[in-house]
Amino acid sequence: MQVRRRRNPRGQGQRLRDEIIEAASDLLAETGDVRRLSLRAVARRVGIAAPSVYPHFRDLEELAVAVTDRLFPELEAAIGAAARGVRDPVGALLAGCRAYCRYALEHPGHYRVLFDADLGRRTQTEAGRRVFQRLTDAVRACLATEAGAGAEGGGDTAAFVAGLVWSALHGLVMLRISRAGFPWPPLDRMVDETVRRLVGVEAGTTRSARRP
Amino acid sequence: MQVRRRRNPRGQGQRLRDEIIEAASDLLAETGDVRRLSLRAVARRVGIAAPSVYPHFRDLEELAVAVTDRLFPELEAAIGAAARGVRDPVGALLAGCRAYCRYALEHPGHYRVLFDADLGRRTQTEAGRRVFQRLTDAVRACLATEAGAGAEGGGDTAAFVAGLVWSALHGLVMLRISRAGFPWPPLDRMVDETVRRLVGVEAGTTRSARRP
DNA sequence: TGTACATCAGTGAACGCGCGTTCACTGATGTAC
DNA sequence: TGTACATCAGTGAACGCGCGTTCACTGATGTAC
Repeated sequence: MQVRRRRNPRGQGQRLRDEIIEAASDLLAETGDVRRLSLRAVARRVGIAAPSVYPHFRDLEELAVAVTDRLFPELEAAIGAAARGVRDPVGALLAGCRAYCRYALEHPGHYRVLFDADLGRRTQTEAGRRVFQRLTDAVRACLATEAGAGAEGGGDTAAFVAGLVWSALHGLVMLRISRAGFPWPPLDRMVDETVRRLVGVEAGTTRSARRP
Repeated sequence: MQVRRRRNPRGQGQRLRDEIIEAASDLLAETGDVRRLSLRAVARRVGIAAPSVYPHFRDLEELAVAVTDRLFPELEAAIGAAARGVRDPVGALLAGCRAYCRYALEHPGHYRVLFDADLGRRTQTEAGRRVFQRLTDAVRACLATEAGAGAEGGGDTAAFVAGLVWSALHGLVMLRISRAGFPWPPLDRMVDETVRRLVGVEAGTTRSARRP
């Protein structure tokens, strides 16, 4: 029994659309599961009648896509912001990886939605590719400067190593999300060690030199 | 409209119990999601009326636990069988890790169920701990023999590295499950490289020496 | 300036569906006498 | 050997619930004249 909502003025139907996306996003953050998103629950949270969703979204899937279309850019932005000021390649890579994991653990529901098996082949593949490309570039920069250690060089080595890194980070956060009770070591320590070992750069050379 | 099933003889109610677990297991293998398991769907698959489940399981959760209680030992067995004949520590570790990942990708639904966030704090924690302990031991054996490379030694280093390895393997398989369309390199190659780099053992020293 | 009307955001009742759970029951199997 | 009866595996109808979707509607806002 909601108080009847104040109608939006003409031509402002967009506002309700945004409110619906926001509500669906909140619900997905709580459940982390697109398949448990319900149109009626969304409507309830917005404070509207269930059929009022239809003028804005043809069905639940379209709504879910609208939500997830906002999520990947969010993740991208979080990574970008963390790595932006860092000049040394290893520091930049580590900063980006830490930011990736921090985002995932601060928004576990959204992160799980992003990597939902059923949504895998949707628009996100595009944004996902972009994130992967950036990671590959960051890895390549490390392999180029620190030519020693385990870096063999070569054309697609960076892409291969980036695949290892992404997989490992994904597991790091997913396992922490599903096994929250386990006595995990500090996140950043696990991230740093994982990335350093996988990429083959020594510890101590980093020091995260930020611009003035 | 099933043909009415032939009743089990007296004292053989256990048989139906097993059939129910089997059906639930199949359904979970398909969806990979405990929350989408439905009592009526299970009953339908077994070919019984929905209420016939109650004498055997108090509710869906008890049934789900009965299923997952069988899964972790399966995974354990797969790992054990793969590593059993291998004498050299690195070969044993790699064989176990490969088996772990192979099991996950051959039973993606079951694997996802095992690591379901909501079931995390149930009986599986026990079996999970056992698997983790074995992994830690395998890692320790590698660090002990191959004292060179990146192995710093120390008391809980093995547990820490084992945590890195498990996380990385988990991500490796989860990402492959949810991004099946991505052009992944061969699984074993990614597993080997990930484990070798995380543990700090060189490639080429392995050769997987099996017993005669 | 006033009024009739079109537009458009949103409603409320109703539908059929699958679900978990309850209840009284059925009917084959085994056992006591 | 025969019969009455207890046991027990499983049934079928019914319930209330939340769901997605449909339909005809309401009523405020803006516009044409």
